[in-house]
Amino acid sequence: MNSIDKNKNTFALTTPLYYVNDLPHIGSAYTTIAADVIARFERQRGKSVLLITGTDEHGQKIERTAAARGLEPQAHCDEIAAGFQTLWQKLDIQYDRFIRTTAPTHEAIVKEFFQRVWESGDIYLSQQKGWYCVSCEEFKEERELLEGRRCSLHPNKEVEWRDEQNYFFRLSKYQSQLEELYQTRPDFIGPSSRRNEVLSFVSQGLQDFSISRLNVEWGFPMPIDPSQTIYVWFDALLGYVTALLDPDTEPTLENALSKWWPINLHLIGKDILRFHAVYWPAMLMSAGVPIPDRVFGHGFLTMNGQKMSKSIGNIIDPVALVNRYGADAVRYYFMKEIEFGRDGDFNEKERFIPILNADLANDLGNLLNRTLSMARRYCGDKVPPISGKDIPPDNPLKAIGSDLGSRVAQAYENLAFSNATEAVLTLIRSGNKYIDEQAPWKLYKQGNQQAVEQVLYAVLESVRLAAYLLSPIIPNISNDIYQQLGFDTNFNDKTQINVSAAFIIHANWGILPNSQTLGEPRPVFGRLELPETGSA
RNA sequence: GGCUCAGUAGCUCAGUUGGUUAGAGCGCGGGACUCAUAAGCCUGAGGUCGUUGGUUCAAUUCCGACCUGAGCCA
Repeated sequence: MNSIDKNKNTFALTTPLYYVNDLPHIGSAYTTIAADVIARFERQRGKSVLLITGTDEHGQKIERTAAARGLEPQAHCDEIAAGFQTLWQKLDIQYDRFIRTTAPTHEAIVKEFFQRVWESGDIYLSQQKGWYCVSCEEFKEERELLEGRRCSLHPNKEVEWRDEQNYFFRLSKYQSQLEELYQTRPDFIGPSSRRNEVLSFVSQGLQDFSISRLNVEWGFPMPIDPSQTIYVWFDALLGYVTALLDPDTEPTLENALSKWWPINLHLIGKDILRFHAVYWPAMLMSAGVPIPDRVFGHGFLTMNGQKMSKSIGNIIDPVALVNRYGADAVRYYFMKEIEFGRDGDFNEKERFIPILNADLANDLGNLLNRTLSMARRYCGDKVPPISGKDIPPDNPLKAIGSDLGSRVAQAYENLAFSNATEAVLTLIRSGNKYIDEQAPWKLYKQGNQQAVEQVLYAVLESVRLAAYLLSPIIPNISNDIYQQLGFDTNFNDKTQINVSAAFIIHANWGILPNSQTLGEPRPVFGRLELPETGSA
């Protein structure tokens, strides 16, 4: 992070701008959940956060998909973009900007950026011949095609022969500058296995790539040659810049880059790493714009160990999943059970339901429930009249809780969501163990009121801290827990959360105020049952 | 073919500079308790740490070869 100003109080991050050829799939949801978790975490720490998501809407593939549906391209895009927004709402994604590359402001940004690259002398006209996969929107080498001239990524579509004059971007010119970037900023690409791949790719020598297309109507015309349209990727990447414009400001690069640039984190799937880690920085270098801090390519999801594909018919519909289990359950599973950066599996019966029941219902939810019941029965309506300072440092929960906040923060910073979750679970599990060891129900019968209060306070406070540290992942459950502990905090209030529950206070163990009135014990996460039908 | 990553208990994974009986969660067997969402706690079984050479007093941990799986090579 050498060149990164750690004191900067803003944090801008992006999901990919999702291609609107189809409704959102589970992979898009996965990326977006992770981005939202980071955004929520940074907001709690008091940063000004801008979470950018949106849709990439141009290109021949969209043109054809719309035509096949008998729709105008824009009508098709409107419908799919709305589908993304609906899903993000269901998943409690708090994005700040939803940029659509068909926005009028975007065209102005793309033109101005193009102009800069043009003036750098990095655009030239040349002949392009080869097999083109419309689904990838890319030229393919003969040797990478399957039998019958089919793209390996889209085996049911034949590639098309193209022989046309296109404008090219001088990527080759930036080879050494890119290599220097990777050297001086080792964290620019993550995880490190992906970084290695990029390094090896770049070291083989970079070739210029075409940034215009002939005979594609659905795109921005080339400023210097309106007979061609701008290549969809060139256009799409710049969506990250357009998204930075405040509403009602003049769409200029200067305005767009003034507050939030450079982006702190581009979160993407591993499939589009090359565009973000190679093409994108080169384009920015050409235009004289600083490079973002970090690009992280996470892994793919499999379904019961198998690659998901439409032809196999094992696609997870994210909307159906959230409708059935709720946002927190889905968010928790993906963040806890899948190591971010690596591929991970979704198995509803063997992992999804058992893990959620064990962690959220049995361990966390039940711990609150049993402790709250005792507290109300043995100590009245209020938090036991103890303060965190009264509890000795060798109390097992205090010992774990005292540096948990900083450890979890470190994990979130490293995008190690499963580590963050695991660390919090250690406290929760210790809470259950501690209760059984101390047996406050016995202490109460023995009339040892002081011990009862101390035990219950320590456990309630541990549940609170767990809820706080997990709130970026499970905001609704955390809300319920906080409410039952007598707070009126709302973890979904993104403008207030850094004030109402500031990290520097709430991430510590021992801050539960004993003046607070406890709420009714109600399960915060009901045990899940496997649906009767339709599960695999 | 070149390169990257992974291969540790039935399953998902920890194991940060090589060092006593290799860990966790889930699942499975047994037990004690009763505050609780039939949850929680204790306890047991279960691993030649992919295979094979080598370095070392000592390797899951370092080096080589090989096998298996995933991925990158425009």
